[in-house]
Amino acid sequence: MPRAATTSDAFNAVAEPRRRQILEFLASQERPVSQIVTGLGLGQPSVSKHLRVLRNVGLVRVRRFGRHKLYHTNAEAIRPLYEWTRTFERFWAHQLGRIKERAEAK
Amino acid sequence: MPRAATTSDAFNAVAEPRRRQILEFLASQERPVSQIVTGLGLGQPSVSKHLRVLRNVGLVRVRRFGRHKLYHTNAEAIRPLYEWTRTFERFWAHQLGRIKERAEAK
DNA sequence: TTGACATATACCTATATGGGAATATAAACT
DNA sequence: AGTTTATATTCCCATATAGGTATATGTCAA
Repeated sequence: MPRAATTSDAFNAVAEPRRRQILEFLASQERPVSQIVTGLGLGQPSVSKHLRVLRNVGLVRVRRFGRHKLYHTNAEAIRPLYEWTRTFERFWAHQLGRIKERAEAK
Repeated sequence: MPRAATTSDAFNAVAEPRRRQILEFLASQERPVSQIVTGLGLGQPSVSKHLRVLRNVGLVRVRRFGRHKLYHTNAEAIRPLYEWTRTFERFWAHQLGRIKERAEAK
């Protein structure tokens, strides 16, 4: 069995560093593809393909604007990842506690 | 160019659902491999391989205990993912705000 | 040493990937 | 209609997967 598709969920989509960059770039503002290309220094087809993956899992939204397509990050779709990582918060808090204890014991 | 290795970073390692399950399972307690196998209903070699990936990116720690090896989640290694997702918090907060506004406008 | 138990590795296969070049679609302008 | 601009898709390829079966390594016990 091969790896799950990048489009299978947000976790897989976000594993690719360029896609994370794109999400960051599109978080505060909607932007046309060309601006992503020049802004991040990637190839245009490459960007289009990444956007397709991100669209498939709902991480970005698009709307037409003249001949441009304006993409922007749908932050809501990142939330499940946040919630999942957050369930471990109390554990790293405990670990910090233990580190503290050890430091103080010396 | 193929996809980045699962061992290239925590983002890639965590993309696999079984590995997330394992991390959850090992968060509160260290456990031997056999307990992961029976607890999650996976094949033993499969579990060993997943653990190898997780070990490679520092998401789990191991220690010998007799003939067993006790694995446990290293929550600290999940923290970068948390921090990354958290940078989008203010955006989904805004989106919720907009939804509220629309609802109130009706 | 031999045997039982616990974990790791090797071997197999189908499949999805990311990037680049070339091309296709689509819209706007004249 | 034809041309320019913006984005999407196709075609190419090398490569790393996940799972299963079989086997290897490692550790304790008698």
